[in-house]
Amino acid sequence: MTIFKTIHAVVSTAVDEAAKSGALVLNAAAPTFVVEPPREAAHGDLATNVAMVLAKVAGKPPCAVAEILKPLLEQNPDITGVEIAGPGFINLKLQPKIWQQEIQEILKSGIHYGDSTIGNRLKVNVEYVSANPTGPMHAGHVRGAVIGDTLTHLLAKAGYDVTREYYFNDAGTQVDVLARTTYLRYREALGENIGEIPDGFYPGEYLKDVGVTLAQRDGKKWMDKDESEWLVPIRNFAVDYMMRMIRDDLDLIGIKHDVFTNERELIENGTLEKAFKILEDKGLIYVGTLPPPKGKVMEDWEPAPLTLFRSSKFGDSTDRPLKKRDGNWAYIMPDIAYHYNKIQRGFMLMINMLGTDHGGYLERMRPVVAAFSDDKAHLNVVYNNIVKIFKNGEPVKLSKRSGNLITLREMVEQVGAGAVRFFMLTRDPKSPLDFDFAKVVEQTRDNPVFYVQYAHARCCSILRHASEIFPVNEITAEALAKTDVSGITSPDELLLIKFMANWSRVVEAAATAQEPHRIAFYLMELAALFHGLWHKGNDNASLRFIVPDDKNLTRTRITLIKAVQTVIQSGLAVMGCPPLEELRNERPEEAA
RNA sequence: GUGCCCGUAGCUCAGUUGGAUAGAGCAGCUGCCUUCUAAGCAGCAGGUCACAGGUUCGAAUCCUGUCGGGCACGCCA
Repeated sequence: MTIFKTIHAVVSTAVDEAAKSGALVLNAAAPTFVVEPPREAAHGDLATNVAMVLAKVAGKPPCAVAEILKPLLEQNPDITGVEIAGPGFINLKLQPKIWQQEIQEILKSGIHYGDSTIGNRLKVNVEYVSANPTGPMHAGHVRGAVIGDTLTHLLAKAGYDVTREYYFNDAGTQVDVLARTTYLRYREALGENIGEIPDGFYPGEYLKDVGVTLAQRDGKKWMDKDESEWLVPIRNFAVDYMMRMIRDDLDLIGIKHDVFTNERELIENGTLEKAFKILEDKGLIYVGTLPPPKGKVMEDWEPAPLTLFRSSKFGDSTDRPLKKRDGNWAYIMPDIAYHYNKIQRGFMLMINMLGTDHGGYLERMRPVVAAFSDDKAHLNVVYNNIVKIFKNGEPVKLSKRSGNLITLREMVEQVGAGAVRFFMLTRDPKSPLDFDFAKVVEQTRDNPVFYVQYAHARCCSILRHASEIFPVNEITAEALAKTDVSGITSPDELLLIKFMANWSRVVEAAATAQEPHRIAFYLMELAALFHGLWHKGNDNASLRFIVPDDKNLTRTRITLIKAVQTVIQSGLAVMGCPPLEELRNERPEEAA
């Protein structure tokens, strides 16, 4: 139970009492109200808009409603002040004790501090990365991968039952191209001069290894065979190889999917046919002719009767063809089957991470989910904008053709996995992001990765110093959780606690909005508050956390530091960034 | 032409789902600081929240329209 929920219940009870006594006459159910920290610390500890939202149903102006509630709230021993302000806010001041107790709560919960149950164990599937198995992970994949993975941790922390999923297409022409290129590299590995990689093949160097590995396994077995003989086995070999490579790459930044689903399986085990049949049975399939797309000149447009899915019934702008003119499945059919498969597995919420260049996906797929689940399951797409790579302040042009790819491996090797992950979360997903190799490792205030990690390292440092004063068993989280912290009374310290008490609210809001970047911003703010407090001790030694001639005070303040360290760790855990205990070693040597 | 997203300080961006006087960092100006871990701290200045209407106690946030930018829009995979 968070402080906010406790006080919300108190306010709610006050409303009930006022209604029971006749002081407040409600002509309808009371609308929901909030108890939250006010924007201005000067307004008190907590603020509620209850009087304003009640004004209409009570038939009184907000301030009058507030006046009625005020004496009732004042009876609560935890509340030391009630003020009516502005358009009808009720500002509350609480006993410092309430905030001090929060420190103990943090230490007891450890990294689980901030966990929430709003997810109600709802089964949610988050599909992310889902790159097709034709090459290594590169810069273009990383942002969506990190956002998706962080979202899974966030949802889990908020009480959802999360499955991490990866879907790949292994039945289209892309994997055939992969197979043919592999075959070329295989011949190369056996000593043949293959010259330039021709058009229509993948040029990347990384496929050389696949060819070599295949040659090692199979020798000259395929050299004089016809494509019809080698295509399938080599394709399988190459797809497996690529998927292993991708998984190794993802492992570098701590991403592990629970489930891998592939297109070919959905086709071969009949899921696709079954999905179509179900839509047919629901009367959602018909043969018809679509009008030509509007606003775009289509020279070769010829109207023709096609097998259509009545998706317009579910909010789509048009019905969609499921079969091509030649009778083959249209390209969306495997995706439809895939979503049918997810619903079969019981997911009530499905979230797909996609690049912003997949614009119309949600509009096409939502009707599918609605149709299969009778509108019970929901699909959402989190779109992420592009990443622009900078080196030495210069933008790096990326092109697959020229082989100028920045790989995930390269990024991790240069700046570290934690930094890559953190930096990818420093923008709203919808905004473009500049990833500057120099900036990510810069040790300055305006590098958020450094700033937050430094706050953590500083906490560690202080605790190390404390271990010289206290026996180790006295400064464990368990021991400190029992410390008397009534000595924490300065406004700055209380402000820090109040901010930490928000952690659970941030988790809930970020999970609900499916916006993991909010975690990064929260940590940046927490770090700023903490650094600010540290610097006060710079000017005034009595404000330092370690006060050598006052053990009790030191113990009290160490407890606060332990709490800060814990909340930072809790946040970094959601982001998948390992907390650093020391930054010293990473500091570049200054030139003499 | 249609749909989605974006437009907030000179620059890069937040903005707790409709709350009180719109916030950070950088750059600029003014002072400090040489350390419980150093790579800084405090303050000042900076705004028609693209524009115009509307909704209500209250709008950067919701609705309509306009302007500007990005992306997506066939049976292509």
